[in-house]
Amino acid sequence: MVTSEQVAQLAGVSRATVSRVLNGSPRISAEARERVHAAIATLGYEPDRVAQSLVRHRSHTIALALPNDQEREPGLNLSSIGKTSHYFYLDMLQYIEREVLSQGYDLLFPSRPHGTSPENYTRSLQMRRVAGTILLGQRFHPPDPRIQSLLQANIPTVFIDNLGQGNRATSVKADHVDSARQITEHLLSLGHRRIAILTGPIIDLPAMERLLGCQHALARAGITPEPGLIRPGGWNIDEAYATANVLLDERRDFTAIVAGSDLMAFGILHALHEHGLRVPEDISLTGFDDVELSQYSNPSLTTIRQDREAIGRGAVQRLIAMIEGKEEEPPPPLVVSTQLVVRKSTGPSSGKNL
Amino acid sequence: MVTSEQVAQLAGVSRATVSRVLNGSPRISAEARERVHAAIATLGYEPDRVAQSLVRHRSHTIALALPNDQEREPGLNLSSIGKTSHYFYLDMLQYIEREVLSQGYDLLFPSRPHGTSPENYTRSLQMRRVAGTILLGQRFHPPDPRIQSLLQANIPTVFIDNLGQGNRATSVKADHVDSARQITEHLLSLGHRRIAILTGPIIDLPAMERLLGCQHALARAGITPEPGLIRPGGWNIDEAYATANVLLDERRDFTAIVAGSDLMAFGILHALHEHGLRVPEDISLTGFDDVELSQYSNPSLTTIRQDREAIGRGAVQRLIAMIEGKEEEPPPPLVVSTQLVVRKSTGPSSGKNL
DNA sequence: CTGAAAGCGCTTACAG
DNA sequence: CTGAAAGCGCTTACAG
Repeated sequence: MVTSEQVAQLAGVSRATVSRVLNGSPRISAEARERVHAAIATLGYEPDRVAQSLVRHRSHTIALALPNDQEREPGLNLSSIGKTSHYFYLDMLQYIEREVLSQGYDLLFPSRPHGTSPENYTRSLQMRRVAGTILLGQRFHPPDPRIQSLLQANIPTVFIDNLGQGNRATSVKADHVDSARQITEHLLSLGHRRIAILTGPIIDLPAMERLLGCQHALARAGITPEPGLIRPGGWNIDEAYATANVLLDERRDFTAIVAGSDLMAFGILHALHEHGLRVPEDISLTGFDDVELSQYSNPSLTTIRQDREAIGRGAVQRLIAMIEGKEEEPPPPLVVSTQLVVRKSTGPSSGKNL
Repeated sequence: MVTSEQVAQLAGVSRATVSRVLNGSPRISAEARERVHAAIATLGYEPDRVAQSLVRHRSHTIALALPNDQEREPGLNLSSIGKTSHYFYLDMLQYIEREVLSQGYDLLFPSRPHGTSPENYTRSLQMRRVAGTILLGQRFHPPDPRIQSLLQANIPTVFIDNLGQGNRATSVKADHVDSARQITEHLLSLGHRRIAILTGPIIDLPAMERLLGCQHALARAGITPEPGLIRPGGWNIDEAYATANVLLDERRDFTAIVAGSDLMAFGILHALHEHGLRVPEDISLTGFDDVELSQYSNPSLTTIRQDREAIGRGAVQRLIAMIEGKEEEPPPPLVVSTQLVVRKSTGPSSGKNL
């Protein structure tokens, strides 16, 4: 392995000078700089990241934590994001990764040794010299003690799709409230008046905000939403399928369904097919997120496009600003606007019950 | 931060003894062991991973590299896995992560500084003291110079869905050949004789092996596959959609389509719908992989289930065996068997052209 | 502008 | 069985 010592020898300088050249110290003679760079090039030297982390007390590593079914597996990792409910976040992951790497940081999924006490969780991140943390997804509720511990330790943190506050914390998310307003007004403009709303778990921020947006839009149109048409459920496709079946067996006095996400919409679409209902002739259906698949369902899905790239990159940029910046205040939260995408799953209301 | 020095003081021993207790050295008195453990517990000590990595010349970190469209972005990262073509690998990622973490390792997506020369790529992994590497996906062809460099550096490596050889390398994949045999024989048993095959890029191992399996099964049934019915294309849903449109506009002398993956099947299904063809009444359609969505398409998809968990965990276990083991030989390649899942997208052949 | 020296927090021969 | 010392590869006051 090539070390800075060897570079120093070849360049005829000390290790300190090599280090200064590498770290862009201002007070270096042009000549020394050149010789060091030449030596680096001929030897193919790259600084040892581990040694750097040890002495700098900070690595160039950003940890990613993800929501998780705490009952079954109390970690913060990918385990639950692999489920259909989280395809959207997996899509976003690529933008996060790309931005992290392009800024010269590594992206880490940290393991959690020694049980899962909140202090242990934070300590394990500190022992990895993690520069900052991104918490992706909705399952981090304020009372989560691990998150509390993280915030108290002043590790720079960005929440995506959740509210996060702290001296070194901020958040990034889509404008879910407004997105729900858009999709509801689209249905209203098609003449729909009785609209069923199958939301995700209302404890999750995006589900709650979307429900709020729907209700705002309905209220503005002078419609009082009927409680029996609002059905909260899981984000998973199979849960949405089950909820839709229950609803359809119970009542049919509605002409449109607002699903809590695209994946939920796919499950609902399957239930509608099985009940012999045609979309959009008999009933209109909408999603949220605009996953790539939504333009290939049959019929293609009217939905809301979230700007994954703006959210993912914005989160990373804010995190690195906190890591490298000297400002006292964390950056303000970022709320990214959304866009209605009209496809073939919505049409004029027949005005009649199913 | 709590250091081993503080533990040593509280326990009334030296740092060396603390280290020996932690690393399970055999020659330690029971008394010292107890005192050290007590001190660790009261102080909440956890060893500094970075310092450990520096002195051990190896971290507890496993790097994950993914295929990538080399033309556009010559890295080995998530960027392309976020596309629909790779939902299957994203699903597998969770099992890889879970096994890595449960073994006490971290999972790393390493950044690639200083351009992308093969030597630089390997060097950057070495500078992170990476313990081993998992290469996930089909886009690593033997000539890839980065992979060559990696293998020469003797960094333990496991290839998933690709052939990898080396002193410290092995591979894990599903039995694609046999899976294609199963799905083809299923169609043959339904009376289909003229079967179109829309494969992924044949340069990718799974696509090639699946095509091979189809041809074997057809040959055994005495059917000579017609070249014009074999259409290689991209893994992406939109590419499969386009390929299907071209095929359907050109000819219709077939009664079934074998798609190269579930996602490709979704694109093809959309094209069939648009052409007014019913599945499975007019035409049968099959996929590969059994992504969760495939039971919710309309109709639900007959496909091949790959055991993501066996593949993901098997890869990690083999990698760690190479990292920690003293054997000279790398573990033999693992080929995981697959299972036919019959749903509603396949039915008896009408025997007639479309 | 530059070098010698101390130090980051561990582990591991070496002695005893 | 255990401690003192050296060393992993870097960075950074400190002096000059």
